[in-house]
Amino acid sequence: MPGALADDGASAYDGIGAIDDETPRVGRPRDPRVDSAVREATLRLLVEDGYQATSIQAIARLAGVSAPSIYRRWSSKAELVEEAVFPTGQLVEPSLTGDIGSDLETYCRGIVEHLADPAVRAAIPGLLTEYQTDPELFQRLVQRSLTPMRAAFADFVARTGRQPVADVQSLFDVMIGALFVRAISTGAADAEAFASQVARVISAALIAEEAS
Amino acid sequence: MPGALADDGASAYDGIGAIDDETPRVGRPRDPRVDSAVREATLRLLVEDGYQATSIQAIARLAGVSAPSIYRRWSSKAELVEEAVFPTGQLVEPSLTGDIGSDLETYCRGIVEHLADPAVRAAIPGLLTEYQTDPELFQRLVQRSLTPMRAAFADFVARTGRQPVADVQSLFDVMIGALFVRAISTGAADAEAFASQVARVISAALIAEEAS
Amino acid sequence: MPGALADDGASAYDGIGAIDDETPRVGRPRDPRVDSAVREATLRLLVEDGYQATSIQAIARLAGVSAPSIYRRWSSKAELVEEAVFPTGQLVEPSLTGDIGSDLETYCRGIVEHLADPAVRAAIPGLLTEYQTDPELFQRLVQRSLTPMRAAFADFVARTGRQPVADVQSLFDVMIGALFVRAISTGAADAEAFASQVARVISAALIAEEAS
Amino acid sequence: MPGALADDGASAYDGIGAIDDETPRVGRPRDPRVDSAVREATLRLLVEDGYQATSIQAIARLAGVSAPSIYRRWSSKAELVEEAVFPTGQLVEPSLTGDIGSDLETYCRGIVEHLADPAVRAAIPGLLTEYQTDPELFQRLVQRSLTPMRAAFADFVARTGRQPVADVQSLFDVMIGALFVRAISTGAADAEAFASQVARVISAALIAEEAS
DNA sequence: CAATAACCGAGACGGTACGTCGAGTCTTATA
DNA sequence: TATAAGACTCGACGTACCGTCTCGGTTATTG
Repeated sequence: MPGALADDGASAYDGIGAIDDETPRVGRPRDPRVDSAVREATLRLLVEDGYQATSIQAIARLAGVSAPSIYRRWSSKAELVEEAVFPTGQLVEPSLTGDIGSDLETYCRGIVEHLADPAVRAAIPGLLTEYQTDPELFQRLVQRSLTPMRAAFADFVARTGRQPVADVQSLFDVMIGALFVRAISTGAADAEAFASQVARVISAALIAEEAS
Repeated sequence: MPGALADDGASAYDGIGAIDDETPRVGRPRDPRVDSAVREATLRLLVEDGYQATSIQAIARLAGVSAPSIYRRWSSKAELVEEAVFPTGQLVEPSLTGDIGSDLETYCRGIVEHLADPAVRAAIPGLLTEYQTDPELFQRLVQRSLTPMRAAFADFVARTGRQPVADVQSLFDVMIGALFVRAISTGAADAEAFASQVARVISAALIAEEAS
Repeated sequence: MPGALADDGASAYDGIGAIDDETPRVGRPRDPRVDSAVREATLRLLVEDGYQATSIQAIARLAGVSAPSIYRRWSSKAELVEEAVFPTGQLVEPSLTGDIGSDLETYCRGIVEHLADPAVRAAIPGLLTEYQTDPELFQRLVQRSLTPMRAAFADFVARTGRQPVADVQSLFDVMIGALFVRAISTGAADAEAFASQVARVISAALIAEEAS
Repeated sequence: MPGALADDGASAYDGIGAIDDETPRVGRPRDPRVDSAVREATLRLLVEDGYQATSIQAIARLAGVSAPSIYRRWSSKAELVEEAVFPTGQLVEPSLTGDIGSDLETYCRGIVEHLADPAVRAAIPGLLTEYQTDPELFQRLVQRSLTPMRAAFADFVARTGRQPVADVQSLFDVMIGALFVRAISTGAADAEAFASQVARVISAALIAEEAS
């Protein structure tokens, strides 16, 4: 049944029997090229000019699309950027293959690699700023991205049979926070080395079960 | 006597002991009430309306001050916010009083408390966004705030006589990153509890020196 | 028949008799109420507050219109004022009905009446000032207003069969200059009396052809 | 003693040996270099940049002087420009030397020469614009410059013994208006030729007295 | 096969913020 | 005690983006 949840989540988007994802069936259908052109323009502007300069009008200009066509699809810049930067289910999961230390290192590298992506780096502070106005947006993103990661990490720790010196949620927060800040501030430079350092710290916080 | 006059004029500018803090000594002096009113208005707007809505014009309106008076003092919103939020030398330092664990806990609490301040929380994502346009600003802040903290932490670790499982700089980054993200995302709620969890993780990364 | 549609579409743009007044046929059309409100506000402010105080922002306020809406239509205050004050082809022409003296008097009265209009009076010095920066604007107005008047006057003189004591162009300049300065400086007060005095002077400069 | 004050006031303007025209005798004396520097800067800016761009601040900058130093001496830009451009008593007077036609030509040339001076040309429309706000200024200038000219012209006409076809005041207005507009609009180019044309027109308006 | 309805681009709309500049006034140190 | 310098408030400048709207015109699906 644990898989059921994932299935449900999927079905919401493209599952069998999904009748109506709120798009109308009559009238001229939306041009899918508009969607992709906008997404591409958004990513490019984010990387090249930063979040602030990535205005809706600038995106429209670069994408060769009208502003209303964008507003028809996304209700705000935050929503558009979020969707462009975190498409869906880009889940990084830890896998227990043998040595806990190297497993964690692989895991941390995966996370930092994703966060250090130039578009992601550029988008995050901007999104955080927007969340001040619309906290709901933030909750949605957390729900969508962070919650499943959190569960997967907890599962990983449980399967190691180790005893964490802090509660698992906080340990996850430490790891994510460290990687997040590093990715945002320094980017991809030396990210791998830092990821392995973080992995060591997290490792050290997982004490081997007593023999007894 | 006529020469004396000229000498006086010169000595006013570069005489021995002249403080010369780049402020002009002639003309109407700046009204210090303007400075403080602007700073207060900035903090209030940051907390109430967020970084985006904290426009220079809105600050001017709230402070009862003209926009040019603000631009005369600060070259940009980023600079003004930075100065309002990180006044100067608000250094949190770790002290080795006895138990390393509780020392670290105190330290982490101090950091998270500062970062969880509503104005700081509101300012940081906005400043990070601006740094995309003007990276120099970021370096200045890091230099001013983070570098001394980093040194103090390294010193603290050295004095504990413990051996960190990761290099000290990375350990600092892990700690700061964890506290930073928590403060930004969740604020002051349960911050103390989280700080002690972080302290435990950092503690665990400091291995007691071999007896040998 | 399917091709016909496309042809129709094309003919709508460049068919025979297409008016093609350079206005775009796509996009939301301009609200004509904005144009007229701006023009009215401009005239009113010119009369009440003078040219200097007639700022674009003041016009926008009074017209209940945004400043960008004005800049969308007119590139500068000078252009807007010029259009508001000299709408188009308000030509005053002399007519040879019988007595040259009374014809000239009627003509001069017409000119001074137009120039003494409060809005015109208020606008002219302002426009002249702007022309120092942008001489092209001045040439355009001259071309538009003065050149046809000049031609009509020359024609009038020719038809009288009289011999002017000075060349016709200079005579026109004398007449216009006199009326212009009077209208600007004194306004409509006693303008009619002055017009007839000017007519006498111009009359006296037209010598009856020798009998021979 | 009571009369002393009033006497001082009067002597300031027209008393014999008037030492001191209302400037205070105590305190730091005004630097006369400021006056001349400001006047020169004003004329230069008028010619180079036009009336609009000749702001008090620009004059202060160019003259190497502070804005308050200017306001201390002149109450407004109009007053400063007026004084700089029409220093005092630059009276052009007609003289009856023999042939009325050539006398008038000399007279007209003198007037147009003065008005066509680049600084005068640049100043006049600006001053006229300011007069909309402050009509009093205009009257003062008229009183100071035009009234004596008007009287001198009337005297000239009287001495010719000719009978003008229009009243003398209007004739003066025609002449001045014609020369004024020409000087403002065209400047010095061909001014002499135009002056002689005007002289002819005015001549023609002066009919030789009947022999009877 | 016609009617319908949502789409498309273009561009105008009212608002608002931007950062700069000029107008005059006020305050301080200096002469 | 008046001057010179510079900060002061106020408001205009012209531009950009916001999110919405009104167009003319297109393209699918429905009746």
